[in-house]
Order: sequence, then structure tokens, then C-alpha cells
Amino acid sequence: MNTDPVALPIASVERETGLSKDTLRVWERRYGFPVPARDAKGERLYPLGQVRRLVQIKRLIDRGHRPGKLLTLDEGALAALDAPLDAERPEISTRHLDRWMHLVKTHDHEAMQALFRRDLFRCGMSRFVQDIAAPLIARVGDAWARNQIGVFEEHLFSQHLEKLFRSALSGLALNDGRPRVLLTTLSGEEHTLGLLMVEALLTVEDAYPVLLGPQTPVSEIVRAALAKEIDAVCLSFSSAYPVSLATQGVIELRRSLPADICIWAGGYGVKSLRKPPGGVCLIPEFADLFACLGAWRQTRQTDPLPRQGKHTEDN
Amino acid sequence: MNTDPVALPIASVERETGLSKDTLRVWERRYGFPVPARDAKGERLYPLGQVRRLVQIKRLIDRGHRPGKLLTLDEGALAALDAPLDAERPEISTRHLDRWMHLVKTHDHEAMQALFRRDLFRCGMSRFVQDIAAPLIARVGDAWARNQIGVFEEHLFSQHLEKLFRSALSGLALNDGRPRVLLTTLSGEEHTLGLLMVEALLTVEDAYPVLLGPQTPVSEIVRAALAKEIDAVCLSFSSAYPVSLATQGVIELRRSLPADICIWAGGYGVKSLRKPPGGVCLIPEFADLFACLGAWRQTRQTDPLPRQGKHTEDN
DNA sequence: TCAATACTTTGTCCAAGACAAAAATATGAA
DNA sequence: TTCATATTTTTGTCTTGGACAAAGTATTGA
Repeated sequence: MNTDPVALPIASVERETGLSKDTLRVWERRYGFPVPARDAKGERLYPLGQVRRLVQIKRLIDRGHRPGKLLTLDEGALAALDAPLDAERPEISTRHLDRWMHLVKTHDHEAMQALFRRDLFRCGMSRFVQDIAAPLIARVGDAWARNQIGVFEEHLFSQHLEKLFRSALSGLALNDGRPRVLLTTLSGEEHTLGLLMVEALLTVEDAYPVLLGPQTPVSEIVRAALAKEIDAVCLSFSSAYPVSLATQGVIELRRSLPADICIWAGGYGVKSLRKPPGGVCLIPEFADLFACLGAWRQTRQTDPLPRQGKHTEDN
Repeated sequence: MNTDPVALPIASVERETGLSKDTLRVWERRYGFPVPARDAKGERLYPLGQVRRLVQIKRLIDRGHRPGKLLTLDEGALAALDAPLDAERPEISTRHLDRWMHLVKTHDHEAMQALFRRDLFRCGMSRFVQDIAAPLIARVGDAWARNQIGVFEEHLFSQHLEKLFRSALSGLALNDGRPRVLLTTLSGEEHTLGLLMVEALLTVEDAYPVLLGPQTPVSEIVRAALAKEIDAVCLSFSSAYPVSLATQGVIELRRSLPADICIWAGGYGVKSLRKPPGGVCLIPEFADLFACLGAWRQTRQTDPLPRQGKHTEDN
């Protein structure tokens, strides 16, 4: 009686791919792909194959390709574009990540937990996040998108990673460092793992993170920032979050927030953004977080004049 | 200084209120509210006042009111609906809880964290959950529904409670106890705190909780239960979760799950259920969890034959 | 090489109609 | 009464094709 869905309605495809319903419909009209089947009601039903291809296309768009090109390509040409990235991606210990993926697929949570601890103590929080946790999350997300693992395996993995970070954090005393950074996501973005990783990094870097949890409306972020005397607001966007919503939300936040409070926007969701909205720092990789942190400390801890200013600002 | 936006485009309103663009447009067409202004392009611009009212309406809908009624009401009648939730709540040991609520309202998270720890060590996990955490969550939820506190205060409170439970749990070794209980919620139910509290209680009671996180589809719950050799599946329902969805989901789960795996359904969301669907235990209060646990152990811990008497070796 | 211009691509918005799932209400039986 | 079933209303999501501006690309001129 198990109902394996062979095709998804448009709302599900929107969620799975991060492409808006409008975009899906206009692509069909303009480029002739995707061409979903229709149910009795005349509504679109996207076969899983097309959904997978859409995910692949979305990934390529985020990497800088243009939709008009991609959508006219056939299966093979698409795969050809997908491959060369693998070569350039720094293959940090693929072997080790493979071992991890095996544990995820076999949902062996005891072994997972043990390996988490071992890896964390072996390479330290900062390297653990950048070299293991972040790429692993990406791979698990990928595997899920390709239907190689189920919801259950993904959930179990997330929960154990979350457990690890939280227990690591509970062992760290929080001293009154600077900057004070508010961590949250905009409404609609549910993923908390990114925030937890940032919290961990900030803690070991002697900053003062304030974790607000996911899905805070802009107006409430502003209230929180003022009440807790925040220096910077850090937002996290997963790859599924619509880019347009992200940029619009960030711009709105920038408008509503005092100019002396920085905005840092991170996560896979901002990788596709070429140029940041004015007054916002992009953090596509965790390494960039350290850059932001350093920049903030330099401008605030020394005098307020910007060092590398091109213009002679004081006349 | 910075131009305070006096009106928001439809995408922003979707993000802030959680109402889809389609819904916003169809409400305007059907009920005559909201009536946004238009920009030069003819696109909707929602004044902040209307956005606030939409947020209020959404909250009332989540509480069970119907859109058709709410949208024809004026300002005053709407506010009147926001108040009268008072009478029905039992007021337990209010003095201490009042102190708590004060911390929540002043969002003093350092003091919150400290008081959490103190209370937990003073009265032990089991009493802490039943006498402090659970009623406090109810009161905070209430206060939020009545607009006495904002999203920001509610988020901060939840995060710190979660942090507390997770750090307490990370200190407890998990031994191979029985029953093995799978903890999760059905799709649509996002709240994790209930699961964490159950995890804490089960751990101190020498059971073996497997936390799967929120929003698992029924079919995946079944997969997980079989793979992890689960004895009981425990679901949590917050008060916001529609009762009909809850019963339907539970019934479906009961159908798909082997008969020897128990189903325990807990949380505020099941309090209104008079009679449980066949083969399902209801846990409206945390105290009932202990009853379920005891019952399971009595039937299973002796040998597989349904023998009522205790073993002689104990006496 | 760089900046300003003109052209192309692309995502979002709009309108009004349609329909089924959910909720409320009515009806009948134990 | 209380429960189960049928009927009506409510309500959110999906449909179509057209329009438009912002972002991206190509072209031009210094």
C-alpha cells in the first residue's frame, strides 16, 4: 500500500528545487522544458526525472550559467557541464567523506555520533566545520535531491549533527566578547544547522553570538538587535531558499536597521548572488566569516576612519 | 536618515505573514481586505498598518478562527477576539512562573539561562519538565497569541530552553535500555521542544530514545521504526496543529506500522481528543508518559507470553 | 583597457476563472 | 442526548497569457 509518488505537483517542485511556481510555468512556456504531465484536474504533475533535472539545472544556474542556455540542452550536454566542477572542487579527503556517507546511508547513528566526536577533537572546531560538516551537509542535501537517501536518513543525520554542536557549545563558557552577533533566518527558512555552526565558530573566536532561532520577521530582527545591543546580524540561507526572497529580505533589513549594525548573509543560498546589496557582507563560505570578523574588529577596535578608502573623505 | 518603508510589495508581505501571494490576492478579491496601494507599475504596495493586521489575522486563523469571519471584522472586533483566552487556563504555582515570564518579557537571556540551570538541579529533570518547562511553554504560547510578547521574545525563550535540554542530555550517557522509542512529529508540525522534553524524560528513565526531528512523513517513520528496531513511536502535537490532521495521521501510521510497535501521541494538540484511535496511547500530560512506559515494560519485560505475575527472583 | 550605450534575457506580477479539500451544517439512527 | 453520514459553504491553490523592469550581455567610442 506504499504510495511511491512518481510525479510531484508544482508546489512540491517549488519546495524541492527552489524555483518559484511562476518560474516553472514561464520556462515551460518559453523554452519547452519542463513539460509536466497533467492530472485529471488539468494541473501539472512533474515526473521525478524532470524534477531531478531541474535540481541539476538550478545548481548550474547558481554556479553562473544562464537559464536560456541550459534549458535547450539535452541530458548529455547537461551532464558534461556538471562534471568539470568535480575536478576543480578541492577534493578534500573524499575518502573520508565517503566513509561518512556510508554511515548516513546505513543510518548507524551510534557510529555517527562517535565519529563526530572523534573528528571534532582531532581537527578542532574551525577545521571541522569547514572541512567536514559543511561539505557533508552539501553532499547529504545532494543525495537527498537525487533520491539516493530518504527523509529518514537525512533527518537522523541532521539531528545528530545538531546534537553534536549543541553539546560542544554547552561545554564552552560564553564570555563577553565582541562583536555581538545576532543569528537567525528570515521567515520561510527553517534550517538551523548553519546558524549552529556559525555560533560554534563565533564562540571559539571570542565573539558573542546570540542565537535567535529560525524564521524571524524583519521587524522583529530589528527589535532584537536594538534590545540586545547587537553589532552584526548574521542571516543564513539554504540552497532551497528563493534567491529573490533572500535579496529582497536583506535589502529590507538593511533599510530598517541602523547603519552601524552590520549585516552578514551566509549559506548556500547566497552563493549565486554576484554583487551584494549595498552595506551587506556576503559569506558564501565559512572562511569568509573570519574575514568579516577581522574586518569588523579592525574598523572598530582602531579608529573609525576607513583605511583603504579610495576617496579623500574628509574634505 | 534611512527611508522607513511605509509599504511593502507582495513578496515581502508573503514572507512576513506566511500568507501566499495567491491567498493575498484572492482575499482582496473576495473580502475586500487587504486593499493595498499600487505603484507606478500597477503592482501592490501594502501599507504597514495592513501588514500588521494581516499578521494578527493569521495568528487568529492558526488558533482556529475562520478567514471569512475575520476579514469582515473591523479593528475593534478583531482586538476583542485577541483577549478572551484567559479564563480557561489553570493557574498553577503562579508566583514562580510570573518570575519566569518577567525574564521572558525583558529578554534577559543570561538570567534565563542561569535560572534554568538552577531550577533543573533543584528539582530534577522529571519535576522540572512537568512543573516548570511545560506550563511555561504554555504561558509563553498564550502570551504570544495575545500579542503580549513579540516573536523575538518567544524565539529567544525557545532557543534557551532548547539549549538547556540539549546540554543536559549531552551529559547523560545513553545505555542500551528498553523500550527503544522513536521521537518525531508529522509533516506540518515544526515544534521540537516537546520531543526534546520527552527525550530527556526517557533518558533518565533508562529507555532508549531515538530523536528523528520534526516533520517526518508516515512512510519514512515506518522505515525508521523497522530499521532501528523501535518498540514505540512517540509523536508530539502542539496546540496549533489541526486536530483532524493529527487523528488522520495517527490512524494512517497505525495502519502502516506492525502491530507490536506502540504509538504514543502527546502534546497539547491531543488534549481535545476524547477517544484515541484503536491501538494508540494518548499522552496529554507528561505524567501519562510514565504510565505508558510502565505499561509497556510490564507486558514486554517478562517473557513474550502474556504472563501477569511478577517473576519470583525479585522477591 | 575601461566606461557608457543599446539590446536580450529572465523572473515576478497581474487578472479572473475553476475546482477540490476542509470545515461547517444538516440529517438521520442508536 | 451522542454518534455517524450526507450536504452545503468556505477557502486555498492552480490555471492562462500578457506585461514590464531589473539584471546580464554585446557594442561602441575614447
